[in-house]
Amino acid sequence: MLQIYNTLSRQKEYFRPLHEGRVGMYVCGPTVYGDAHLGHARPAITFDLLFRYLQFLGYKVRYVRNITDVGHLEHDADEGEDKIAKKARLEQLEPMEVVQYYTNRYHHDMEALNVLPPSIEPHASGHIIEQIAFVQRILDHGYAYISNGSVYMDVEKYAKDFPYGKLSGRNLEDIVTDTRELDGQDEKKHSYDFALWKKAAPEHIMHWPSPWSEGFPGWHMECSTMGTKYLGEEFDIHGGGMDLMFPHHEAEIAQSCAALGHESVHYWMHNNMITIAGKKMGKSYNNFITLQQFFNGDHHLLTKPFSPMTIRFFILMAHYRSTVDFSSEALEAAEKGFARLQEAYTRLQKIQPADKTTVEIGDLRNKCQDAMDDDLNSPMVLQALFDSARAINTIYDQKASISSEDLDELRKVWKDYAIDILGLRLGDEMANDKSQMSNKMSAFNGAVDLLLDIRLDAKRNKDWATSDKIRNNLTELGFQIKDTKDGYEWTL
RNA sequence: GGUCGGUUGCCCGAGUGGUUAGGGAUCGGUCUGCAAAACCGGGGACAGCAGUUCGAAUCUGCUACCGACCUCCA
Repeated sequence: MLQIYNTLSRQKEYFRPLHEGRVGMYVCGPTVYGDAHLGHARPAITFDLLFRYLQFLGYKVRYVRNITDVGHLEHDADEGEDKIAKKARLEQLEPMEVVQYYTNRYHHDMEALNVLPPSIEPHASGHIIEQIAFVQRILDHGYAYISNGSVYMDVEKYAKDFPYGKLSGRNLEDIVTDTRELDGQDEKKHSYDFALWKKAAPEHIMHWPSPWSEGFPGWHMECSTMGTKYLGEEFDIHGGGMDLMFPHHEAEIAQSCAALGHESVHYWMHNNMITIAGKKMGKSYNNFITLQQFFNGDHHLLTKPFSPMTIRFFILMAHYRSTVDFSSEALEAAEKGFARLQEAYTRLQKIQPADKTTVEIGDLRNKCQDAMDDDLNSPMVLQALFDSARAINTIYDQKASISSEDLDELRKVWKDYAIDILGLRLGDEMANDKSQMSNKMSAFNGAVDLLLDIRLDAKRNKDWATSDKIRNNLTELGFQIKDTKDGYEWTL
């Protein structure tokens, strides 16, 4: 049975959905004012893994991942400028052009990583009315106050009735003493009060009418609003990066409790950070490498380009609650490991069954399931698959055999866990879609086969010069030639 | 300063109180015209100190170092 680590209780808990057979999950998506970097891939892949596994288990899952396209201020002050508005000003674009541009690019990158699209991808800007209503509810319940056209959460009042800080393990006293003095906070009662609605400064481009002022919703409002709109006042899972735990998720809890009188989320899940030289990779450190840069190798820390599947594999090699330290060296190791897995999968499709199984194929399916049930332990799943790869290679080398039933089961486990759950594209699309292969492609394949047939003849005649010339020249062109017992294999 | 987490072999990274993680690299062997791939095998580890225990990398305490959050951040 699936166990997931709940940040609220700081331990693994058995997952029991609110409604039999159905799961609602909400994950904090990107703020679309720049290209997605490796750090963005982590939650996307982590919760994609969860999404896929829940579906595999038979749940009907509604997965909501938002697009933040309004409301994140650069500074916590009146003069603060919206990130998207700033980008729009700098690039002389409509804010919505910026939003659309980076949203498209985000989708493109996610597709490359084989991250499934969520069920609903709501935009903050498309839910202003709902957010205003949400703020109004908090006001009605007395947990917020209006100041100079802005609405602020009255954290002190709230903390008297609800445990503020329970998610991140803070108490109000700590926050009082530790919050820095920032400018432009005069209109707040306390520095730890946070904005629910912000009055727009005259030069602010993005603003909407509200009962309180022409302005925009506070930073944390969209998730509370859209989560409950699409998943209900209570739902199962809320995910996001650890760096969002405080203040973002803490504020979400406070908003929900203040508006609804109870919490919304049952299981809070947080993925850890990707580090680079031990430091968190992030916008604020300006040490990030975008996914596009990985894909085309265009960064001084990268020795070469890395395929999206190498990136996905690299992230899955570590458990989602551990930090992962990026380095080009680590990625190269991941690339080779992934190639090994791919190779085994390709061979698995070619294996011919025999009368009986003479190799230990073990309880692969159980191992994979146990690993996934244990808080999505993808490294353990991969370990099991690698063990299985060894067995597959042995069979492929005809040093062992496998029965028809065992082979079917083995193929099914790989399909279920490697392809469907881990979401690895193991590159058999060509083999499976022969019918859809273009004429050009099949002509090309035929030409390469022809060359290697000639080489095979040369080898039989012990004409090593011709044989090596063909192989070396093809290798130079990027082909990988492997001799087999009585033939050859090639890949590009 | 507060809260939380980490420290595993050459590198990346799992893990359980007693039994091989896995991947990469490396070394040796098998196979091969050579190569590649594959297979077999080897070496190499749990930050330090103290404690609990028959037994601890795994539990407890202390120390050192690193990091995250406390401001936007995935």
